[in-house]
Amino acid sequence: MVSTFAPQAAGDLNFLKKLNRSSILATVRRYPGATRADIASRTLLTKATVGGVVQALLERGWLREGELQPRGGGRPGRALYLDDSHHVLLGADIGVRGLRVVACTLGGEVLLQRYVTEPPTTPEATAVRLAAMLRTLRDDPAIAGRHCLGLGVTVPGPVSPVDPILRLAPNLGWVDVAFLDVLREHLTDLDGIWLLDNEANAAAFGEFYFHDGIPPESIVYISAASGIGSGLVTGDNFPLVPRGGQGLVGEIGHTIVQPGGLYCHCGNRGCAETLVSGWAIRAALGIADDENLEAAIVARGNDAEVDVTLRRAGEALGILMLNLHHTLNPATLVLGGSLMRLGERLIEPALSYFEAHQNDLLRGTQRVPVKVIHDSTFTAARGAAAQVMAKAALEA
Amino acid sequence: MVSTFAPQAAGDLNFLKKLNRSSILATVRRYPGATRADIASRTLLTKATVGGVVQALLERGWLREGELQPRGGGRPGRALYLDDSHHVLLGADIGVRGLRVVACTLGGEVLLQRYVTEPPTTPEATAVRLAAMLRTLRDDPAIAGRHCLGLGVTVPGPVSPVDPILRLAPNLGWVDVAFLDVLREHLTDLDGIWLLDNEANAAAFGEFYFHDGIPPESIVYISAASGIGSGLVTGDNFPLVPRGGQGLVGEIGHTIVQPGGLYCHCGNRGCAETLVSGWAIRAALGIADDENLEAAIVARGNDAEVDVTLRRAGEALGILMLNLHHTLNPATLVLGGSLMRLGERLIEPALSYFEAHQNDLLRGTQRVPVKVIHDSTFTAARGAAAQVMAKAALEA
DNA sequence: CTGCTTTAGTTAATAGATTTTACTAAGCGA
DNA sequence: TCGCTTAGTAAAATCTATTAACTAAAGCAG
Repeated sequence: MVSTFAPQAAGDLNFLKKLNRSSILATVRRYPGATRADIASRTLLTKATVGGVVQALLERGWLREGELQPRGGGRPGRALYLDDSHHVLLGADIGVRGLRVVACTLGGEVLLQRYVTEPPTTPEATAVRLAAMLRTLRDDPAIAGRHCLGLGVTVPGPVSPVDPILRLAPNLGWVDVAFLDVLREHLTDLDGIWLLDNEANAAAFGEFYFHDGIPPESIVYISAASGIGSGLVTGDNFPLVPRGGQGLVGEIGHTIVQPGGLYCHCGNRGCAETLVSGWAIRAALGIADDENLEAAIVARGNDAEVDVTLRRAGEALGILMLNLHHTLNPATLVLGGSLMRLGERLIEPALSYFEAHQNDLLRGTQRVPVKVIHDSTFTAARGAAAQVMAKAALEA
Repeated sequence: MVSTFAPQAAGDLNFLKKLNRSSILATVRRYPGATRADIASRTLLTKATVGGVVQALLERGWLREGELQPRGGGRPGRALYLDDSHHVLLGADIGVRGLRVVACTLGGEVLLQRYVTEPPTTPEATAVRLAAMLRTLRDDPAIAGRHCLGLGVTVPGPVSPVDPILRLAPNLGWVDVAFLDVLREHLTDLDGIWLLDNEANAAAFGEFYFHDGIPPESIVYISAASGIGSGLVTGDNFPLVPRGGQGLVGEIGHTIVQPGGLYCHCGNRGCAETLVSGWAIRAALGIADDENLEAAIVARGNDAEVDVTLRRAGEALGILMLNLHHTLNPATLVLGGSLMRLGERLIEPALSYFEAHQNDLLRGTQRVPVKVIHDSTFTAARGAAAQVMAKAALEA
């Protein structure tokens, strides 16, 4: 399990301070308007410690004070909020069908967003295009005076757990690309933290980190688009993203769901992606790569062939959800990715399959809630921004 | 991801000390004979800090000094080893076909072991039997003078991530059993740490914790016995065992591998357990529950039906391995459980299926090593003992 | 209005852990 | 024997959190 921190030394006093700072920030993020006393009781730190850290965070523009919060009887406490006015986080998402960038606040509010449709090209050309988009964003008057904490970039494929290198993105045609290095050549004047991660990991991180209220014990985000992948996040006040030995955690598109089934581009047979993925649905329905999938399907109306294809894909998605339930057992499942735009004909079979089977193992237990993000255009990019913030919180 | 520690407060100085103590112990465990200077350079702590902690561990009987280690030129350092003479760790494994207990040293060496075959019975009766076995063990002259650090118990089913409660063990017929409470009534005079965990989790923990040399980034242990489950462990010098929202992490026996396949006792169809598990093989070959599976199969010789059944089961196991590779992506896979005793007719198809398909996603990457434990009778019990040690290291 | 009680937050002193610095110990080679 | 190098220890310094004492602010009773 690769943690987001783990710099060099683990046991120095500085590490302790980082931990407590992250913990205090997490509390304010989850309970906006919390007072110093609230934080102290939640984190189990003393009033004095909390007071000191909060003071420092106020001075650095990470927190701001709000109104007085009357508490029964005694002196009211001062509400604390994340300061959404001094900093900005940048996130970028390199998708198979386009590029997306966002600028957001410490609270996860998206200030600016931009999306261009573009077929896959070389890392070089993509970097040029992305650099231009990011410059436009950063120079926008809406975020002009803000201090940029850094940039997170997501890609549709596994990233090495040790270096920021994209190992493979079949739908992009990229292999072993150190994309941040390429990008930096075209974006020399953007400093702060630079991160590269898999798209589903980043999305999962964002859903967890910017969760309203107390987040669940763990979240799995399933990204169903041209390919299919998932990301897992857990951790109390410091979210961890397991990546595994080679960065393949969550590459569920290539789990075998139908032994002896159709051939997958990975060479195996019966991978989940042969049943639920943009390319599988296109192949089944004869929709060309340069056509818009959603539009093409809408155009076909209530065609029975479409119905069957989407229902089958949905059921395969339900199987994937069930298998994740029995392998990673997240406390919450989130469904996202462009396929969600295909609507209920795909989603309903997935949900009902999962609903019908999830509880057969532990009868009577609480159900696993499923959240569907119907438009997840900027989810991954925002998640990448969240990762930047988590990392910056340790350093600042 | 539930960590093994996480007591109440996270950010006090005491926590730091625990972390460093664990880190230093982990270094000695991995590099027997390391000197204080070696430890300092590996843990990035200073000589002074290491010296102090080592001193304390020597006094408490956790470490012992060995011979001088000449280092090029300068003064030789003093070798350090885990002290195997003062403490003892107890581990117990409640299996579907019997009870196993072990007593082992801080280094993971098994001092005593005991195994009784016994069909499933009630928690109460099992506790009585197990308590007697543990008392026999503890009173054995071989470990008489030692201080017992505690007891770890494993069970064949998911354990709640928050309380030491066995949620469900279908092959035992147990539901929601707080087994430690039951056991304590019959074993009142054994103090120290008491732990309850799933059998595969404990086995995985043990393989990781007592690993010779530097352990891999992560380990998944697949336990193939009456049922089939898996355990995952990761973490640098402090191993973490993810359990998920409900303790179902690694319940891979109920992942769907063959949609529309045979009915499983869990109510779903095509679960992995319908293909690779003691009960599935018995059902396919008509072997009764009270017969010894291995003996019955040996008795049938080279029967073609047996061959086909074992080959099919092996291939399903290979699929499970591949799916775990693409979901948890462990750096090492360990195969254990009583089914391993059925030999190559089962194991070979699994390994070759996995070998043939694992690298199709990231071509040219290092392969994932697979370790087969042919006799894993005491693996889980020893793993439970390892968990006791890890916990005790934080407290002592 | 005053005084009492309660809760919030700050400040100074204390305790505990690591690091820094200086020093001693011990081996090797010229 | 001297010089060099590495190992380990001891005392002082530094940093962090806690403890304890105190101030601040509100509600309530009289």
